[in-house]
Amino acid sequence: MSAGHTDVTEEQELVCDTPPDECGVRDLVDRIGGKWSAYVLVELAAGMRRFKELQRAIPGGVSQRMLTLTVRHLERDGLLTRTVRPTVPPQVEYELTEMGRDCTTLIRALADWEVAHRPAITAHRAAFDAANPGFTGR
Amino acid sequence: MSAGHTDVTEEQELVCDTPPDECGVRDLVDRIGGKWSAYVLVELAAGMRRFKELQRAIPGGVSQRMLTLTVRHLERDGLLTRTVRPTVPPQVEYELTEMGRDCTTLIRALADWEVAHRPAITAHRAAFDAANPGFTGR
DNA sequence: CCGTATCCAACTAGATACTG
DNA sequence: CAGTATCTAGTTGGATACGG
Repeated sequence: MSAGHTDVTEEQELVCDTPPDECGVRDLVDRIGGKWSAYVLVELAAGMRRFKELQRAIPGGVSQRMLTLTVRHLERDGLLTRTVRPTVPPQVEYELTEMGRDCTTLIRALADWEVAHRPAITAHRAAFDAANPGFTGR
Repeated sequence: MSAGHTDVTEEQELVCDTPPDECGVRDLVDRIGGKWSAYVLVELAAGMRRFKELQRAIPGGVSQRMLTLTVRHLERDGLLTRTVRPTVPPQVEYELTEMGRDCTTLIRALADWEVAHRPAITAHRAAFDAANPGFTGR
């Protein structure tokens, strides 16, 4: 670089180019950044699911409590609907809303990106770890 | 599972429609799901930044520690480069890699989605809160 | 200026037990 | 089956102080 860009003066103004005070990033991460939210959305993208089905579909195994909190949170934000059917035993079905499907498409794009670039990322990590043997906070 | 819903047979197969064991969602969230990663990437999308510039650009104010951890993590994954210039006082510049720019585009799409739908989300929340006065875990 | 180290507060997540 | 409640462990994040 050096020679090329020379006097930096303003560069690109030091703001992220989505203008307003908030880029939406913070809220976005707060909303679907939970450990399970993305999984629930992606699973629900395949169709309506009952509570237990959701729980069993998520890799790693989510506890009842966390799944409850997650779906409630998503329901509150209008990303999915919760339908209680007065059968016995009780049955509760979760389904994405229009907005939820919309959002899930984007999440899926990110997930697909991750899968595609995983080899490259793994390689970078190995190189970094080799170059920084004593790096704490990995 | 007595009378009502009987044998469900297969429904939609109970798997998320990205076939493999992992949808990439978990790793993705682990990677850029941190409180600051997305912000750093978006800010860096506007161009090279020095440490202090990054810190001041991020709304809410990130501590030195967290910013250090975040950029190190992103550097390790190959999403940005860290260049130390032996000047005095020291100067360290961060810049997105090709892969980082790629990823940031998708994050930006999600952030833009959030901004566009924020009114709807807010409305849903208000309705939900009104309907569930005693909801703990908001 | 750019970090690292230490300590501490807050939040997140799991296990378990109990209710409708 | 589908939660709720409680308690606890682990992790994340912030403040501060200090070193290169």
